[in-house]
Amino acid sequence: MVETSRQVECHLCPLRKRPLFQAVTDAELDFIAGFKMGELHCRPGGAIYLEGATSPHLFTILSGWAFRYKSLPDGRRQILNYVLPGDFIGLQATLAHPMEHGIEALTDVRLCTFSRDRLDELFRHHPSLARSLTWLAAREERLLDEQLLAIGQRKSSERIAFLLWRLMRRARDSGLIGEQGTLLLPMTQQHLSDTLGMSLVNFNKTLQRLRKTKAFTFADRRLTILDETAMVKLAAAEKYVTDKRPLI
Amino acid sequence: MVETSRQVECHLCPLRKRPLFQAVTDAELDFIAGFKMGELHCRPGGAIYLEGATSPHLFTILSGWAFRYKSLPDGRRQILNYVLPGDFIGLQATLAHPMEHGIEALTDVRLCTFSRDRLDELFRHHPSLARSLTWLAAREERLLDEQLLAIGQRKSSERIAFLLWRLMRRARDSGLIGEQGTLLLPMTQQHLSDTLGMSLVNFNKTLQRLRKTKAFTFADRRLTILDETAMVKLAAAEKYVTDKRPLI
DNA sequence: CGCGTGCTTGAAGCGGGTCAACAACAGTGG
DNA sequence: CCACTGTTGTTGACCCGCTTCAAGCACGCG
Repeated sequence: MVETSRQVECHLCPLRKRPLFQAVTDAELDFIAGFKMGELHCRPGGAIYLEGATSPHLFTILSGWAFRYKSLPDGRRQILNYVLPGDFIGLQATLAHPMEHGIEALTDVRLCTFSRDRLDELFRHHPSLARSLTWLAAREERLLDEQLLAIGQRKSSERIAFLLWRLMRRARDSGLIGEQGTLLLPMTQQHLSDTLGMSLVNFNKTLQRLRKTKAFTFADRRLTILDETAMVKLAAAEKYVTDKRPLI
Repeated sequence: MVETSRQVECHLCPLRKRPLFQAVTDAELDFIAGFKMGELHCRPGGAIYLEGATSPHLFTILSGWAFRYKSLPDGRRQILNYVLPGDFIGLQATLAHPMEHGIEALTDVRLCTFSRDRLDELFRHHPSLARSLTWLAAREERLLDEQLLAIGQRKSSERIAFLLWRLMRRARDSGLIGEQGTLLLPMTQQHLSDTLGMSLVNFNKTLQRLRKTKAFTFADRRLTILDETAMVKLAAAEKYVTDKRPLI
């Protein structure tokens, strides 16, 4: 990870313009701008957090993709969730305790860094931001609940359809989708199968079967949803609405 | 669920005496006492939250066991986590949105109720409690991370050993263990297998095999860990430490 | 006594895991 | 320029683990 000079002024933050994010007051924005220490840059494959290590930083993803993971002593790895621009990470660890999960970059990732020490100040002087932090933690919890339901109860074809659908939704909400409604996914099938708790081989074979439904196309890492209703059905899921969320 | 008259005065809360929980200042305790609206009582099998419904309340479990779950449109159910005394629930939903998961009582459960409306006040005037709320949300996230790793990567015998071990740890930390180190688990094998994403039959058969290791005994819902080191090994896990946590 | 619930065990079949081989492609270095 | 190598995707073959179906047992309760 490389420290870079301060680049994006919070008041001009391109993320904040997106309709996905809630408006903040000027005072809050001023505080955030002061809270921000600088930026980091991380190359694909680089570690943003190391499992079991401590880090004095909190981050907001400015751009790029990463994933949270956790592994067993013998090396088996579970990808817990993907991290997209606007996501806030690092809340889980207090300074005393090491991270219980790792975060690894999938693409070039730019991160806003914040000091854990100044978190106190945020809670004391900016209750609405504190509330936003709690909101973000609760949101991550929701995502994990869903993932748990998927892995525990869905069969493999449903899991794959569910994952691709959710990735598309999140990416679209974050404004990452190109003109044709096509999403370029930065992860390999190995990543995806580690996310769903299934073997790479089974992932690929089940994917082939799913392709025949024509509900989506997914080749060369380019995902397009052709029929969202069919996709939701394949995933044994229900439609849901995206609501605005805080950005810190 | 039955509304009962105010019974436990927060200043005399029996939970708070437990070494598991962090100390609070008098001012904080006063606020909590005012924040508390009353108590509810829930019989075994009763719904504390209904999946997809809204509720104006937040709760802290005073006594008893419950579980969080989420289900698929066709009825398959995943138990996400168990809820023990001292756990704070309900943060996930804002008033606008329905609960995405349900919570059901396993035993008689006594709950302290709080009004969601007054959450603002908590964030504005008691930053340390706000911080505690965030801490609790992050803790739930950690538990879910672990559960996800277990279901996604562990094989069935490891999953069972892991679940029994973790339940014992949590119950011991909460002071629920009798003299002999024996824990009376209120859930059926069906619940346990729904937690681990495996069939009841496979759960039972794998359990039989595990019993032969003599690392624990588990009959009549009474669980005793005989050899914790062996248990941790069976679970493909690593020892970990329990730290003090906030109680609201 | 009869019924319901939860635990246990056997038998059968399939889903998914592991092993293995190959194709397509990008990057490297001689 | 091209052989060499590593990564990613794809497919076939085999077999074990898990799910499903089914039946029996123990227990508590009306």
